[in-house]
Amino acid sequence: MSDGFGILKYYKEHQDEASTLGVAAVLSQVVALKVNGVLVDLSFSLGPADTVELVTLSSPEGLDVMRHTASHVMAQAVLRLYPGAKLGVGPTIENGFYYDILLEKPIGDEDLPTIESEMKKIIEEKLPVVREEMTREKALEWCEKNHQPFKAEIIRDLEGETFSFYRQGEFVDLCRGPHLPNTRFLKAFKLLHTAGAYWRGDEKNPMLTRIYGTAFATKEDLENYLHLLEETKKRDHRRLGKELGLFSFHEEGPGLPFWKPKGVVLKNTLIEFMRAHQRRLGYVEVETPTMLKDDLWRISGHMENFKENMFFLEKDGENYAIKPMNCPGGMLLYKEELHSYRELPLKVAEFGKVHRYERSGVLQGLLRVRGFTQDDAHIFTTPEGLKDAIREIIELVDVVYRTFGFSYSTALSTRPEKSMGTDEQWELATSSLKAALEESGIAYTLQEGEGAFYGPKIEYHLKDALGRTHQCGTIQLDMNLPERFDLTYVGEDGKPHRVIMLHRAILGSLERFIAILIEHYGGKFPFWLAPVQVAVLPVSDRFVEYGCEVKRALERAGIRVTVDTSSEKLGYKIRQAQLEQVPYMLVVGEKEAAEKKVSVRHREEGDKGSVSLETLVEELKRQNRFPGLE
RNA sequence: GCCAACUUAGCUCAACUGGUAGAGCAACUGACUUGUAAUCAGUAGGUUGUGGGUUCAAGUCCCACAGUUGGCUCCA
Repeated sequence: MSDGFGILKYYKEHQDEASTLGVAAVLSQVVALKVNGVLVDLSFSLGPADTVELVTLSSPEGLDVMRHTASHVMAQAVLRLYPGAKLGVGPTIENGFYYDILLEKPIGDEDLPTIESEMKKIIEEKLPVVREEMTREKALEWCEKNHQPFKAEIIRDLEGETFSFYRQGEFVDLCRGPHLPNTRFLKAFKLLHTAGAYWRGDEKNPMLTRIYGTAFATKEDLENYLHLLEETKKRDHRRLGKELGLFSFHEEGPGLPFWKPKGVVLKNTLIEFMRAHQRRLGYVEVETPTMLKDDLWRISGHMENFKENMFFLEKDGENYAIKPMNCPGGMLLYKEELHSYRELPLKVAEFGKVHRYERSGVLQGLLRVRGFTQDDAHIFTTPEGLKDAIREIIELVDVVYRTFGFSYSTALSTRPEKSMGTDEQWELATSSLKAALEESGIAYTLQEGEGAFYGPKIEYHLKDALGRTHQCGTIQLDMNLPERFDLTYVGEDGKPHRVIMLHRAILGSLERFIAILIEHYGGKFPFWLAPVQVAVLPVSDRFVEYGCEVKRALERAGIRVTVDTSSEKLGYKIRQAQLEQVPYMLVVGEKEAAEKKVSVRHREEGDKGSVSLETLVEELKRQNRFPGLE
């Protein structure tokens, strides 16, 4: 290295490690360089004026370099095992890497161990990874000679006249790099699963086999990651939904969930929670029909733009469509009567059940279904009232998400190239959304040109306890439907004006939101939301009667409670209630019955001693109130 | 829809290269009357997702259908 600066800087940052581990140990962690801010191989030749940073395995960039090399090693192993394989692309992704490969004979997950052991051999061989450059002509020649048509396609689509290739042993791959110095640097990796993937994501193209894998700097990191995957699996809402008796699916209704009594409690409690918040803000609530004649969907534009996702039926020669959205029905209601500017903003909520055809392959538990309930609302406002109307929604979303302990990020999407409406309309719409966000003190990212053709929108991405993000809430300004349905209000001047309409959903799809909640809480719902809040556990048959008395007292206070009347021992009853994640267990026996008391056990805090029934009822009533309403 | 895999008792899963389906939990019955995460014993439960085929013989092999799972633009 011609420049000592980077090394100095590195040592300054890693002084402690260097003294305890020794110089070699620290240097051996270096896998790449960053020269003038650009990531390059260790073999990069430096100039005198270059600023150099060392990239180690412990940095995100270093890990990325390693995963990239891992994908090459995997491709090499596949080529050794299955000669004639054609390589697609092999990028790194958030938690690992993949490679898309066209194989003469398809392989499955059971072939992964074979590939893994071949990869281990390649690592043992300690093959140096060498960068080579080729001209366009040479590169295409190489593709031809090595029967790599996909690589040739990539080169043809790329700009520039020289292309870098990386060689390790007999394996060469077109790649931007950088890579590990040699294959031995790859320490902890695992192949996870295979899947089909269209070449360049286009279903008109051939289907390649995608092999997913991951790699980490140390064995421990890899173990931790695999452990996290296990944990995630345990929290899977499909598994917990079955175990906790919340919902089910049947062959007869793909993508159409059946809600069981406990699941209905969850769903209804969420709806009541939203209602309570909306009522405070002066919302009204409506219900529009599940199916309406297709004339309506022609006016709304859905027949033009959403037909592929709709279900239809025919009766008496009339065509009906099952609603995929609630808005067109809401438009008819608005149009029924004249509206004065004095009654705006008009906030109309609908917990509407909608159905959308989703391709069979994309259905996924409650996360992707064909029938779901939205916490929808349409807000009709004057231009003057727009900003405040938006701000009110932003604040409501904040309260709702914080109730569940979700952190979230927001994005504002602005006018796309293809759009309707005038410049003035878009200007008012976009600046109102911006101003509302800023006044609320909410940070947001700008997605230029990502808005809908009919208006700009705010999207919410919430982050769950496992660090995954989900898109749920959205606030959309719609200039299209008021136009199509000719929605107006009577202004101060006595003349009709075009009304401004906002769509807004906070939970989005209740089904999806519940799936997220189940995984977020791992089935341990907060008290106010738990399907069963209290389990009364008589110590023996003799105290069942008193147990039932306790149950009735709690029921009268609006608490969801069960009594375990089985003739099992107390330990067994506790276990059952714990497995069901019931927040409170009330043990009742001789002492309790005599003194009108209960012994309280909390699902996480354990035995909390005994209190009088009266005190407990008051306490639980307090805990049962909807959060965020004070 | 496409690629791959899976579908066995209510649930979770067994059954070697084809030889006639088994366990735990749950349910039911009985005994025990229980004090903070599983009391004991017994009983019952299956046209192996559906339909077809190969075979002396199919849970196992082949085909079709259904459902489920992992994926299907994070561009060398």
